[in-house]
Order: sequence, then C-alpha cells, then structure tokens
Amino acid sequence: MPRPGDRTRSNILDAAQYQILRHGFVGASIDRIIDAAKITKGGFFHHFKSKGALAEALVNRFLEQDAQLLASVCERAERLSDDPLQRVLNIIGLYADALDDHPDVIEGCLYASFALQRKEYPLEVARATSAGIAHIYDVLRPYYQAALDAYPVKKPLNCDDLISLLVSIGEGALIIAAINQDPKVPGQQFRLHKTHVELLFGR
Amino acid sequence: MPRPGDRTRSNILDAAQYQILRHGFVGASIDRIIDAAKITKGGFFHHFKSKGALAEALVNRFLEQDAQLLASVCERAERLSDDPLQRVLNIIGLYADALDDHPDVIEGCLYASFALQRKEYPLEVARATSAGIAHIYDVLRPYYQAALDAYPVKKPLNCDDLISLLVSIGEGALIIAAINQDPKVPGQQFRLHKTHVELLFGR
DNA sequence: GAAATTATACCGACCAGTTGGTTTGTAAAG
DNA sequence: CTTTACAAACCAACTGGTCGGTATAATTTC
Repeated sequence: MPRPGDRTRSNILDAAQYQILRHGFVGASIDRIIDAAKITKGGFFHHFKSKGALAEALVNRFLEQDAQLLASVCERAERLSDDPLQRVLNIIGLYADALDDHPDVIEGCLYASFALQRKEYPLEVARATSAGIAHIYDVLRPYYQAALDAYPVKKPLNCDDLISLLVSIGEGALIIAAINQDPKVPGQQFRLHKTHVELLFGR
Repeated sequence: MPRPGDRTRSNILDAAQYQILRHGFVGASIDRIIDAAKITKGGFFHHFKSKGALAEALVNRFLEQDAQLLASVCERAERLSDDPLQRVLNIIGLYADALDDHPDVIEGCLYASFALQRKEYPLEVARATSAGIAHIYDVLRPYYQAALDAYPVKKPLNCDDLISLLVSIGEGALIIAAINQDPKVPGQQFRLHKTHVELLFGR
C-alpha cells in the first residue's frame, strides 16, 4: 500500500538519476536535484539522510529494474523454445528488442557512471554494482552452459567469457549511444552479437 | 624543443586525467589537481585559462594518443600480411595485445567520462569526442571494406556496424575492467571478438 | 467519538567549507 | 627590461548538510 511520501521519494530518485547521468554525481548537486523534483532541501533530507544514501538507493533501484528486465527476458525465452541454444539466442534477441523500445538508452548507464566516479560514490555502491554484474552472470550461466553442453562449438570457448562479452557490448553500446545521441545503437549491437553466437554453434 | 613549462603542463594533464577518471570532472577539483601535480593555483591558471580549457586539452591529447595507437596497430598489421582479412584479424589481435600491456585500463576511459557528464564538459569536448570516434571508423573502414570485398561472408553484414561492434566492445570492456578492477578483461574481450570475425568469414 | 498525542512529510533560513577564478607579486631567463 | 613561470592571498558563488518550524494524517486515550 503506497504511502503519500513514496511518490515524492520516487520523484527525487527519478530527478537524481536524470541529473547524475548528465552532470555526473558531484555535478548533480542537491540544489539541482530538488529544483528538478520540485521540493525543498528539508524535504530532500527527510527522505535521504545524505547524498550518499541517495546514491545507494538509486543504484539499488537501478539494479532491481535491471534484474527484473533480465528475468522477464529469460522467462519469455524459456516459453519460446525448449532448445537450449535457441533459448540463448532468444535471450539476446529479446534483449535487443527491449533496448529498441527504450528511447532513453541515450542517457547512459548508472553502472558506467559509478565506474568513472568510483571515488565520489559511497563504498557500498561499489559492492552493490559488482554484485549486480555478478548477478547477471549467475542468471545467464545456466542457459549458456546448457547450450554449450548440448551442442559442439566451432571455437574453444569459456562460458563466462561469452557472457562477459554480452555485458561488455551492452555497456559499450550505451556509451556510444550517449556520445552520438543515437538510440538505435544498443539494439543493433546485440543483434550483431547474436550472429556471433549463431556462428559459434554453426548456425 | 621542449620549453621548461611544458613539463609542468604535462604534469597537470596527467594529474587531471588520473583524478577525473576516479572522481569525475566536477569531483576532480582544481585544488585536488594542483595538489597532485604539486603546483599552485597561479601556476595552473598560467597554463590553462579555465577548467574547461583543461578539459579540452585533455580530451585532445587523449584523442591523439588513441589515434596514434590505432595508426601503429594498423601499420604493423599491414606489414604482417598482404591478405585483407588477415589484416583485419591482426588489427584486432594487436589491439588486444596492446591492451594487455597497459595495466591502467582499469582506470576507465575519457570517452565514457565525457558521455556520462556531458553537461559539465565544455561543448567543444562533445564535438571532439564525436570526431575522435568518427576517426576510428574512417581509419578502419578501408581495411574492413577490403576484407568484405575479397571474401564472402556467412551472414549479411554492414561494414560500419562491424566496426561499431569493435568500438562498443572496447568501451564496454574498459567499464567492466574498471568496475571489477580487472585489467585482463579488455584484451580477452577483443580476442573473443576476433573469433566472431573469423567465423563470419568462415575461418 | 472527541480530545490528546505522536509520527510523517515537508519548508526555508542558515552554516562552515569548497568551488572555479582573479589579482598582485616575484624570481629567473633571455 | 620584458617575458615566462610560477606563488600566495583573496573573492563571490555554490556545496552538502543542519535546524527550528508547520501542516496534516494516524494512533491512542478517555
């Protein structure tokens, strides 16, 4: 049951994420955030005991959303096919589609924001970010391993390295999309990566 | 012929890059930079008329170094083989080797730093960054196009999209390397991408 | 079910410290 | 004696954060 303050809190988080992805964590000053969220300083510090606490809440929310999207993609891929390889290919394809539908991919990614301002974010954010990345591996590994077990592969290959490539392409594509302000990049890159996996398995 | 101030100027740039990749552009305050470079504020503003001018100089230097590495890789690839496809594969492989030898890949990348703090950097930095990325495409395109002209390809493919994938993997791998503080990621990812290109051409 | 109490949600003035930037001074080199 | 290369003191604007206060809603007491 939503309480009245929840709306405000979520407004602050939205405003903060928008500002942080454009100005960086330090550049996204509390004054700027409360201006955008249309509250005052007192209101801000009622919801977050410090700017660092805001960062933690923001990263955790981002991680949850990310995990939710991944779970939804995996679930749909499972329903679409029984074949382990086809499932992996569908995961990549569905992720590409999801990125196509999401115009604010050109805004950037909080993972990368943290990576490039590690000394300004609270230490807890480092831990959460690493854990978030690790979670992606944990979710995808069974699917990838099943495909590798079921079919021979054209080039010798480590399961985690292949997942790592997917993650890298995702992160990198978001950076390029932000630099060129082109929302089509991430989906396109994932589809190209899909052909890599197809070829690896001789499809 | 190097003038006495050149050394100081380059020290400032080094210190600034180090601080910016850890604290972000706003977090890397002038006080912090001059502390690290062991000069005073007067000295700093003698060399750079503003913090924005420092950013421009830094990005331009970074772009030049990047272009120089790319040129060196391409030159060596040309000497190693006459075959257009082998040249492309060697470019990727040599780039992977270059990244292996460079332990501070875990520090991050100025391209990404700009992308995630675009509203804090001077506008000129946006222009220079886009131009820097475009330059990579311009240099690599002849090699990739020659390979595509010489050999049939297993999956339909756009030349620029394949280059874009290389760039994305490079950026993304640097982010992951920074998050996990693991310098082996970028080289590894490039080698994995090399197998993609090999398979695309049926190797 | 009215009154008293307490918790929530928010405001806006204020603080000490830091920010990017300026000004003035000076030591050395050509 | 002018130019270069820096140092040191200084400034207005902004920073993250505190604090006293208020309006409203929920809870308890009688």
